[in-house]
Amino acid sequence: MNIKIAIADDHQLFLKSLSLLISSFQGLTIVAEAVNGKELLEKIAHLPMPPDLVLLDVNMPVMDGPKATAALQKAYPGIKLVALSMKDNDATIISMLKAGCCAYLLKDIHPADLEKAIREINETGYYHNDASNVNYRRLILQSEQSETITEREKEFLSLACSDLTYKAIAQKMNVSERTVDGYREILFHKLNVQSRTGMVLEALRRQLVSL
Amino acid sequence: MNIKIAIADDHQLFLKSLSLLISSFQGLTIVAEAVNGKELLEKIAHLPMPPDLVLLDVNMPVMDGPKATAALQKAYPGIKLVALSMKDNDATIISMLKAGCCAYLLKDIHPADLEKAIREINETGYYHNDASNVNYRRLILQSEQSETITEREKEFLSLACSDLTYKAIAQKMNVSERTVDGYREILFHKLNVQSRTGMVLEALRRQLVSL
DNA sequence: GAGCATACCGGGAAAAACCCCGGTATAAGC
DNA sequence: GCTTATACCGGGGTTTTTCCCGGTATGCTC
Repeated sequence: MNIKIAIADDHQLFLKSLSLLISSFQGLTIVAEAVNGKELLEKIAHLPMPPDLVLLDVNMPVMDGPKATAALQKAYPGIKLVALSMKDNDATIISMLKAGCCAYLLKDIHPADLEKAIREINETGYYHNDASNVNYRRLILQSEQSETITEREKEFLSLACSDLTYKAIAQKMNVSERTVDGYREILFHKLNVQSRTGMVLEALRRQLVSL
Repeated sequence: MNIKIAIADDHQLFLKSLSLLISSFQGLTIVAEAVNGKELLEKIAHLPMPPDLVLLDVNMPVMDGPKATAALQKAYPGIKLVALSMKDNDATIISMLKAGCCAYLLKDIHPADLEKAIREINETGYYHNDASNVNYRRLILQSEQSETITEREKEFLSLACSDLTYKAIAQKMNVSERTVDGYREILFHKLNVQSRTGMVLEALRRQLVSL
């Protein structure tokens, strides 16, 4: 019985290449390819049978990794979800694991290890790369005590990562200057910084925004 | 006559996948794979014949894209060098083109386009993706007139990428506040920004500082 | 020694950022 | 009905940043 696999990655070249690579492994079949979460959900919906396992990139346009993970988890609880990312920073890993991924693989994994990981996840439901295993508990703990950032705050954060003044940001967000002042205050506290520059840098480090 | 291709990319999974994909194209052969520039140079040196074309990732450890490009350009002037990156920001593209690349491809290129691009570059020595073509001249112009940044300015820039006030930076650099004000002024002009936040972001984009 | 680049410095003023005080309205959950 | 959370707002203040004016000293090149 072949293991049915779906892949989502916004880089077409990587998507097609990886698809070819996985197809070359005995007993692994690619049943869907997508360049974002939305397309993935649509393609899976049109399949006669859902895949056994989904490889998901974290950073995608339209519907990113965590959102796609959550949607898939809800629609097809049986599918094993595997995050596949270049980034090994804590925040990214946490967001995917919290959303319901059962494993987190890095893109610099060796093809042979990927094959091994896919088979292991398909059978047991989880995979432990020796190195990452150790840190999982710490990550979960950290995520529980870490502050949450609301949508509106994220919006402010994106706008703050620019040459715009708070006044201009207030106009763009259609709120008073006092209100963005409030966002600033609360984010300074949540990110543990004391200047806009520090806030921008911390937001970049936590990948709440990108360059 | 097969086109001999070498690839360098620090993500093993991508490297092997892409290698497989390219090998599947008629008349294209992979003669070397490497996870960084240094390894690539070593592997090429051991080949009976150098490759016709090299696909180079921009961001790699040990020896990055621009450095590898320059080294290859010097050692094997006949090889066509092609940058392959996820980033489409000006600074990255400029650094690769200046180092001697004849084309810059993005990783979200479609496999069929990649094949077309490889064949075209191998024959003509260049490739013009319609979209990017338009901007090349602007980029070259921009790079030629781009300002140089002195050591002291770089030092200031690093310190400015923090929660420190200019006053604190002045103390750390052992100069008066007025002096750091001067650095700020000149860097605002050189980076074409009008706030400290903008300066920090631009410095990160140009990789003058890192997170 | 003239011209130029680099590094450095003083003072003043306007704008932006930062930091408090206070408040309302709405929706979700017990 | 009460708490909790989110989104929003007004007015006051200080500090920092930003943007001007001006200047000196050193070293390098032609």
